[in-house]
Amino acid sequence: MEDEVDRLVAAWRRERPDLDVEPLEVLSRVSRLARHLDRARRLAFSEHSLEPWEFDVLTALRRAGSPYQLSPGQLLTQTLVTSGTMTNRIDRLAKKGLVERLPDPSDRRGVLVRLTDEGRDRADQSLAGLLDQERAILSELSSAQRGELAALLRQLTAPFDNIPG
Amino acid sequence: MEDEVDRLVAAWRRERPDLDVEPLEVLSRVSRLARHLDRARRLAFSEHSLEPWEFDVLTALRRAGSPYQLSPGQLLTQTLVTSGTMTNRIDRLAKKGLVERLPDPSDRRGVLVRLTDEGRDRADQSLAGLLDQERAILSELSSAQRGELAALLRQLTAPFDNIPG
DNA sequence: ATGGAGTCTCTTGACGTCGAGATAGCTGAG
DNA sequence: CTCAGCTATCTCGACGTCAAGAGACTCCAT
Repeated sequence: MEDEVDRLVAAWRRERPDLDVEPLEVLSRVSRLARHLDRARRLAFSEHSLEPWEFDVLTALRRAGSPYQLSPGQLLTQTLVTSGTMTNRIDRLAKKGLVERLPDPSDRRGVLVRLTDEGRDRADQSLAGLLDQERAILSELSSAQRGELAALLRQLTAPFDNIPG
Repeated sequence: MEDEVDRLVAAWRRERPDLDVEPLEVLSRVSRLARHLDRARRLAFSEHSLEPWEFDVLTALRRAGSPYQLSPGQLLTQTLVTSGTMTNRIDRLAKKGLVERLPDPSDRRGVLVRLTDEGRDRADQSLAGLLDQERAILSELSSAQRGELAALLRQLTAPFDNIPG
């Protein structure tokens, strides 16, 4: 089945036959798919009245395991936003009672963000919903194909995630 | 090589062994990679003093071929933004002299957005730069692997691009 | 000890996006 | 021919993000 990127690549080959646009076959699909996923997630989370950005922060803390706390800096590398954005997110989540800020006992510059009980429940509930939705999207592929796809993507993300980025 | 998603999945398996988190192996990588690509593109375009959103609009028009014009509605489906956003983008690009708005002769509700000569040059210049950058990122993969990856991604994007979405 | 480089978090202002609704024009069934 | 419903674009206010930089603290070489 054809997708929008097939049309886009065909258009470039017509307009700029001098250029090699093969990279777009992969990377434009990644960007567009991410955009579609954002929209789908926004819908899925709205049932739990959660925004995607709230989900990202709450689940990062949830994954950390008891006592469910991380520094803002650790949250940055997991969520790929800037520090100003994270300060703002923590402020808003704290105002809603889903996280709380504690002083870091071992570094007086630092802060620890801890999930409240309610925050933890919200994270657990919405994760299950998200996984259902994602399974539906991935049902286009066989189990083997999903494995291949994950492995290929890992090769592209690893350099970003390991070299500082 | 391990990436951040490997760590994320391992953490979930430890914290929520009852859940099947396999979908994250694919879709979290897609979202994170898209985010890394955004940052990389922002950097690449800053050499041409272009923002990614400007690139998206200008190249959509460039691809359309002479006379390089599309309706705002056609630009929406290519760029995956809302109509309010597109109006705003066109305003700003028009103010910079990179596009101009013309009345649609066949529908008085409608408008056509046309690339100016300068807009066309900027699109052509920045596309070449982007392709170089993307080729570097994709050099992690063999040509055959890039082909596989593109095909697998197409299977996931096609439903979004064809069923209205 | 101490000074300077480095690190961590927060502040600020500009910017871009979204969602909902308004407006104007098209279209087809009756 | 007409009017109800549809489509295309724009308006507007709320919101979230970013980049740059400030302030507080730590760490290491001297």
